[in-house]
Amino acid sequence: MPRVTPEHRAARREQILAAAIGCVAREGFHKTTMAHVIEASGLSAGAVYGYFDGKPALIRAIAERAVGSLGETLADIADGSDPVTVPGALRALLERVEQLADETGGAFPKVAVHAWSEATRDEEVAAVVRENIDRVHAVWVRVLDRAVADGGLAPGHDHPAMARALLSLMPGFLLQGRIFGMVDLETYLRGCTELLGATSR
Amino acid sequence: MPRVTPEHRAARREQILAAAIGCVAREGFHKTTMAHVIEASGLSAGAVYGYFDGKPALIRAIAERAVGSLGETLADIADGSDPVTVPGALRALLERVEQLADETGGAFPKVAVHAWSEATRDEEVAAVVRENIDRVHAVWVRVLDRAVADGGLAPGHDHPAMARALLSLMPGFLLQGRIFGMVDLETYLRGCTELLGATSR
Amino acid sequence: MPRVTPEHRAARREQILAAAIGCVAREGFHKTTMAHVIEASGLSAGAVYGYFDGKPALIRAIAERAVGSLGETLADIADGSDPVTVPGALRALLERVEQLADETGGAFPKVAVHAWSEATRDEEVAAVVRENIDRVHAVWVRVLDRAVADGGLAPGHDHPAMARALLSLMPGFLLQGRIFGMVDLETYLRGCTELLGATSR
Amino acid sequence: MPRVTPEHRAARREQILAAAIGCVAREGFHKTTMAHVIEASGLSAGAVYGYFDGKPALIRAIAERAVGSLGETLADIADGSDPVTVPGALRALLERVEQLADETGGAFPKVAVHAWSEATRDEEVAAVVRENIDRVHAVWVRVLDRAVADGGLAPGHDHPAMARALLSLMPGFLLQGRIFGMVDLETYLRGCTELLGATSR
DNA sequence: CATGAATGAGTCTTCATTCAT
DNA sequence: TATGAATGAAGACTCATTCAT
Repeated sequence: MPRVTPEHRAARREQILAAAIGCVAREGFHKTTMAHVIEASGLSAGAVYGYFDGKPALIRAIAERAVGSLGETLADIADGSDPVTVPGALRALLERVEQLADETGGAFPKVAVHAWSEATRDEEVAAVVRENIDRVHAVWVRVLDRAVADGGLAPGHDHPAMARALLSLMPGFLLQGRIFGMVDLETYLRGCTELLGATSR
Repeated sequence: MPRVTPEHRAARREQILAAAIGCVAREGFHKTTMAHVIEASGLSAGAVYGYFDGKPALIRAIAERAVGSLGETLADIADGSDPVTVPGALRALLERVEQLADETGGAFPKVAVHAWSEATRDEEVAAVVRENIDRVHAVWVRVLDRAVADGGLAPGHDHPAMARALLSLMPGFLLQGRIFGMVDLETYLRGCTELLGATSR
Repeated sequence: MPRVTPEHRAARREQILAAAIGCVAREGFHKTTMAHVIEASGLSAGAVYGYFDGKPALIRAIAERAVGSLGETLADIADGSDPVTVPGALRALLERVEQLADETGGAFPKVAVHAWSEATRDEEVAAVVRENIDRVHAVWVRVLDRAVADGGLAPGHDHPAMARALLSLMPGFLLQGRIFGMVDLETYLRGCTELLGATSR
Repeated sequence: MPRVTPEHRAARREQILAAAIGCVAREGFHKTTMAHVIEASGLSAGAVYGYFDGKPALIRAIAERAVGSLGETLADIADGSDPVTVPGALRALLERVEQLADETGGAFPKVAVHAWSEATRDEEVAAVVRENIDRVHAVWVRVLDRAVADGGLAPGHDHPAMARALLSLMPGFLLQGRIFGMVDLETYLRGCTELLGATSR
């Protein structure tokens, strides 16, 4: 006989997760203490441990949230009915990045970078990040396939390899654009688009 | 009259730094303890603190080493006498990345990612990373200028913006190629080159 | 809804403080380690740090306790209804010193001396000691005023200056009587009384 | 065949001692590190250890110096040919205290207090302090004897007990006058003199 | 004798986690 | 379930002392 509804549990988890994401954005995974999270969540130590098995579990949940938020947007483009172009898909993806960053008060890009870093030492985090990259890679391949079908791209290319290069444009924007504030979205998109169109030996 | 030469001091610093880089590659900055570094360096606690003011100072030295190792290669290309092409410069840069990764037993890419992560919370590390990005960006702009002069690239583009996109290709390769082992250098370079040559609207 | 009452908190603080005073009496402020205090208090490191912010805070609390225990007795004499004499007031004060020393197993005089010593380097401890001296000085002035009013002392003296000399008799007894065991209370009081009564040019 | 003269050795010891006294005045015995002393002395670690057996030995030498500087002045008065009065002797003693304090840049009173504090835990320091107190006490007794002989003091008093009270006036002045700056020499002397002359029941 | 780099036990403090209430 | 006081192992850093040069 559960005294609390599943909705209540989910809301509590969300409350803790949101607080923890804020902390991690500020201090990184390993400089964020459980005491910080407990304080920020407004709950008690016991409560937090009632919803997450411990700090590693919390880290994994945060990492999952941070890197698992992107695939859908690109998938919508790749599978939508409008003609597909690479610059168009890139714009949609990076606008989503901007939106996520703004919605989380700037936390999302920082937590994503922390997740990459943590992936080098925690195999479970690595699996989460890897899975997300694979998903986005697959969608980029579909975007390229559609672009050929829609006539915006010449056929005969190695789409999986090209998708790797395209995939790089997102972390590159996260770092240069959102972490270091060196470039804004429109300039970055213009640079990407001009680069794609340039004939370069 | 010092009994130890400045060379000896430098060698000791290097010994500590190398040990610390190995530790950080394995565990990240904040899961690496000073005890780990001390153990790995083969020196005593006091000795390590004689060469570095404390953990933050050590972290900054590691970050500097990790991100400060790239600009020269690209600069050599941009300023050399051979005709400059974007794919050629990219190959040179990424081959240098591979070489650094191999020379450090795979530590370099991981430490670089940790440095990006740390840059979000330590302003001094941020300055180091930012400076390095700026330097590489400037070189990419020179590469693009030279490519136009050498006839390999149409004029009239926004080179600084394009350089931002080109800059993204390196961290993207670090993550997908060296951290996650999803793509090898040749495939990645082919993907990049095909993407650059493709006319894409 | 706190599970522990404020009384419980106060009792714990007292427990730690008492243990720490014992340690400091034996070893002084800076040869007393937090580990000593933790061991003597019977609590854990974390618990002690939950009640005191750190070693400096503990030192200040100890100093406050050690030097803040004297003023009341003398004030009672100065403001009581019985005729006031200087020797009487002095006896009351030094008997209180003896009582405090005995109650604390000899700790009080030693901790007081450590507090004077610490006052030369910690401005907060200095403030505590200074405040206590000022309080006792003020009471001595009142004692002298009352002694004149009660006819036991000739008028026309510089009471604040005399109070400085009277104030010296307490630390002098602490050192000679309680720290070094060179003189007992009755002998010391007799010496003081004879000195006061002597006409001395 | 000593390569250095005894004078050279003595000068070196003095150099170290003076540096150490400055350090101890600032930080107390146990917050003064050997590194501080080494730095302040301008010598090397090895040199300092060549002249003092270790920190405890240095502490004892400092304590000895700090508390062993007073007896002579008072002895000169007690044994001189001028008529002896208690206020006169007290003035001579406290003027000597002032002079020592000034000569040492204010270090002497602070180091003296640190020595009392240290005497509660180091039996060797205690012996040094005790011996000095005994010496000064003996001189005060002689002063009182002479004062009676010279007609300035009524006979029949318990001179050893009175000497205890008189002895207290010096540490009291050190604390109130020199450590806490609450009273100047002339005011303090006036207070002492008025107190001695007052008929007090 | 003098030097000062090196040592390593010891110090203060933190923090993930538990459990009595 | 919820609380938050308590735990104690582990962390960063210090410092008295030594000894090869």
